[in-house]
Amino acid sequence: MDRSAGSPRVTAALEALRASGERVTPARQAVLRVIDAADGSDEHLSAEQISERVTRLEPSVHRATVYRTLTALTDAGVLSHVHLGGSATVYHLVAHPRERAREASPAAYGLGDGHPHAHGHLHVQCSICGRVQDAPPDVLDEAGRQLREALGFDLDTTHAALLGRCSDCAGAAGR
Amino acid sequence: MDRSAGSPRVTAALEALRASGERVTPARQAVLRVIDAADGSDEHLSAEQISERVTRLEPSVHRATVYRTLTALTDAGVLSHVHLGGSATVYHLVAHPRERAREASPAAYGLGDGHPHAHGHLHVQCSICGRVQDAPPDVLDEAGRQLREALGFDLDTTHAALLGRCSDCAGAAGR
DNA sequence: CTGCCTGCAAAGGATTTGCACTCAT
DNA sequence: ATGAGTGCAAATCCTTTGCAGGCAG
Repeated sequence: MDRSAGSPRVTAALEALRASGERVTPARQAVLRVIDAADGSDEHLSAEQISERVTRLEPSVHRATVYRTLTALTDAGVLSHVHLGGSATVYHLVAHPRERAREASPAAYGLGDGHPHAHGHLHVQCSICGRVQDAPPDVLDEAGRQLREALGFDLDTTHAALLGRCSDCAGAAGR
Repeated sequence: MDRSAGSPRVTAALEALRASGERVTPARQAVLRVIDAADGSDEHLSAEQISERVTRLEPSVHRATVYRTLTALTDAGVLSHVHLGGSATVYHLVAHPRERAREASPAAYGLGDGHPHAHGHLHVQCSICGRVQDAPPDVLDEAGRQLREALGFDLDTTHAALLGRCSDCAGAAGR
């Protein structure tokens, strides 16, 4: 009805969703709308925050649906999530919806996410103020190289945020 | 009574604890014992797992006490924890008990932990099997440098684990 | 002794799930 | 119409907290 909202990314995501065989519902549209808006303003929302905003946008959508939707959209490869150290998991649109999710490897440990090599961007989080910022994707290149050599470990640079202190907090509180 | 258990690290930790003005109780000893044993076998235990083993070792110790103990021991600088992406937080003994905790900066965001520059070791976690391994501490040196230059971000390399796939899983399941 | 630490139980917050119903296709 | 998706509520999981009693120092 109102695909006027204006974000080409949301539209693309909806198409990708439909292509994945998933249905396009108001709840899903609202979730995508909210995440897209946050992406635009460089915010990184947790499931709870998304649920909150979705409710504001579409009061009938239940919290549980948001959780289920986030999972569904992630499985469909439309969304991607990043684990923040110590706090929640945040979601954002995948840059190239074209990148379909692989058959989710069940991952015995419960950490599975079907995005072996998601090429999203890198995140760093301030442990003082909690702010999450994006970082140049090549920052971990060297680390990845070393880990591969030393341990044969294949580093996934986009799936977890690095912790530290942002410029503001490091300057202020930090010593 | 039985400090015979045999781990010099536990003994050292207990001393450091006492030096911190904290009391040495059976519950705390059991917690330290459990963590030390895990450290020895390169395991990384979550609060829940620790609680489980402590109960096995000292049935009277309550789960809540373990949580409180972990917090107390961390504040005392005897323990250190690492946030694993997506799953729990794991604890281990601090290498140099000498390194006392700073006055815990309350950290508005709830991520605070009073260990600005803990110089523990680096952890990497396999997102497939969940295994956590230690990595050379200098792996993130370059990344830290770049982040500081690019964003003025002060990277804390020891507080969160890096995600990826361990050699076993990368070779097997991985592509 | 005295107050820190503990056990117990109940509260909390976040995420999941069973079930019947609705709506996108 | 038909079953994927949804709303609701209850169930889990993990962690924290209030309180009264117990033990370390």
